[in-house]
Amino acid sequence: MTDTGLTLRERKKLRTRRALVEEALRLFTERGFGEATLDEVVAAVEVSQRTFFRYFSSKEDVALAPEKELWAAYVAEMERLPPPAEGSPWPRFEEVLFTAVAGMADGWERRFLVSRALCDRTPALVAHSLRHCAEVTDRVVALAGRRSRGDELRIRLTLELMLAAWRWAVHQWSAEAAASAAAHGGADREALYARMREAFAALPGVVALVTERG
Amino acid sequence: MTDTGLTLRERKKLRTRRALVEEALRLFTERGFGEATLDEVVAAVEVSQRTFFRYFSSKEDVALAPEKELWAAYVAEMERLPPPAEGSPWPRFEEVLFTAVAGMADGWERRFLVSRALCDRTPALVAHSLRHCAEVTDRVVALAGRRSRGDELRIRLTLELMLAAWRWAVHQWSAEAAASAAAHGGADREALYARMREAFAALPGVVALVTERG
DNA sequence: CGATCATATGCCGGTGACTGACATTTGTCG
DNA sequence: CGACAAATGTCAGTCACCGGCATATGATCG
Repeated sequence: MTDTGLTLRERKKLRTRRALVEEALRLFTERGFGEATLDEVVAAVEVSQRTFFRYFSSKEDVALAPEKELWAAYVAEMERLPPPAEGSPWPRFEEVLFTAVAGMADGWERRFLVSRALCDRTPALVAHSLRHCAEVTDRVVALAGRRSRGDELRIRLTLELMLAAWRWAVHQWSAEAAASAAAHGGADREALYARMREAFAALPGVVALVTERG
Repeated sequence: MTDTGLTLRERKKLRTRRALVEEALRLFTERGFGEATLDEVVAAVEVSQRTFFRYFSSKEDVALAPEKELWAAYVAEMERLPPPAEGSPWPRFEEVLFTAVAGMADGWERRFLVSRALCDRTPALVAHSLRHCAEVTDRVVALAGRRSRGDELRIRLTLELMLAAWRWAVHQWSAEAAASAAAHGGADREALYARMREAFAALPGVVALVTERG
C-alpha cells in the first residue's frame, strides 16, 4: 500500500503534496479558510508559494483535495467499466460510487470529513465543490451517452439525481460526525455507507412526487 | 412598467446598477471575463471601484445578475404561494419556475442569454452560478419542509431533479440561440419555454432508470 | 427657498491570491 | 563523475477586494 516502486523524486513530490493538504486543512480549520493565509500554509510546509501553485490551482483546490481524489477514482472506475448487457439499464451510478469510496486510501475519510466541515462554513468552497462535481457529471454523461445514444438527457437527470442524494448523505454524515466528535474519532466509513443507502433508498420515492400531478 | 413612484435617488441607483450590468456583460463578452478588468467596467460607467462593490459583491456577481434576478423572483413566488390542499403533493416546482420566468422584465432574456454564454466559457462563473442555485435550493427546501415535515429528503431530491432539468433546458436554449444568432436576434422566451417543457417531460422517464434495478 | 441631515460616492492605502520570467538546485542516468 | 531534465526558488507585477475617512448630493422640514 505504501509508495513502493516509486522513484525518489516521485516520493518527494507525493510527500510535499500530502503535507500541503494536511497543513492547509489544519490551518483552515483552526483559523478559518478566509482568515488563514496561503503564506502561512507554505511556511508550515517550508515550500515557496510558487511551488504551491504547481501542485494546486488555487487555495480552494487544496482544501477540496480529498473530494477531488474521490471523483477521480469515480471517473476512473467508470472508464474501465465493461459495457453493460444490451437493453439493460445503463450503469448503476450508485454502485460505482460505493466502489470508489471503498477504494480510497486509509485515512481518506478523516481528510474528507475535515474538508466537508470546512465546506459547510465557506461559501467559496461550496462553489468550487459544486463546479467540480458538475465537471465530473459532464464527463460521465459523455461516457454513458456513448453507449445509449439519444438518451443523454435521461442519463444526465438520473446521474444528477443520484448526486443530489450523495450530497445529502455526505451532509448528514458530516453533521452526525460533528455531533459525536466529542465521544470518539467521528470519521467512520461505515456510517457514510449507511447514509448513502438511506439516501439512495429514497430515490424511488421521488417518483411519487414527480408523477403525482393533479 | 417604468420606474414610476420611485424617488430620484432610487432611480439613479437603478440606473447605475443597470449600467454596471450592461457594461460588464458587454466588456466580459468582448474581451473575456478573465481578461476584462474591473477598472475598465467602472471606467465605462464612470463610477469608482468602491461604488461597484457597494452594488455587487464580486466580479462574478455582476456577470450573473440576470440569473440572480430570476431566482429572487422564484423564491418570492414560492414564499407567497398559498398552502396546498392537505395530502396533495407539494408545490409544482416547475410551474412556479414558469411563472417566475414569465414575470421577468422586458429584455431580461437577452441579458440572461449573454450571461449564460459567458458562463459557458468561464469556469469561475459556473462555480458561482451553481452555488447560488444551491442556496436557493436550501431556502426552498426549508420553505417546503415547513409543511411536509419529515419529508425534506424527498422534497430536496425532487427539487434538485427539476433544477437539473432546468439547467439542461437553459443550456439547450443557449446553444440554439447561439446557432441562430446570425439569422435573427436569437433571444426568444418562447423557445426557452419549449426547452423547459421538453426537459420536464423527461422527468417521469428518469423513474424508469431508477426503478429498473436488476 | 435655504439649512440640515442621511445617504451615496470617491479617494487612498493596504492585503492577499495568482502569474510569468528567469535563476538555481536536485534527482536521474549514461 | 558529468550532462540532462525536472523541480524549486526568487522577484516583480497584476488585480480583486476591503476598511476608513472625506466629500457630494438628494431628501426633508422649517
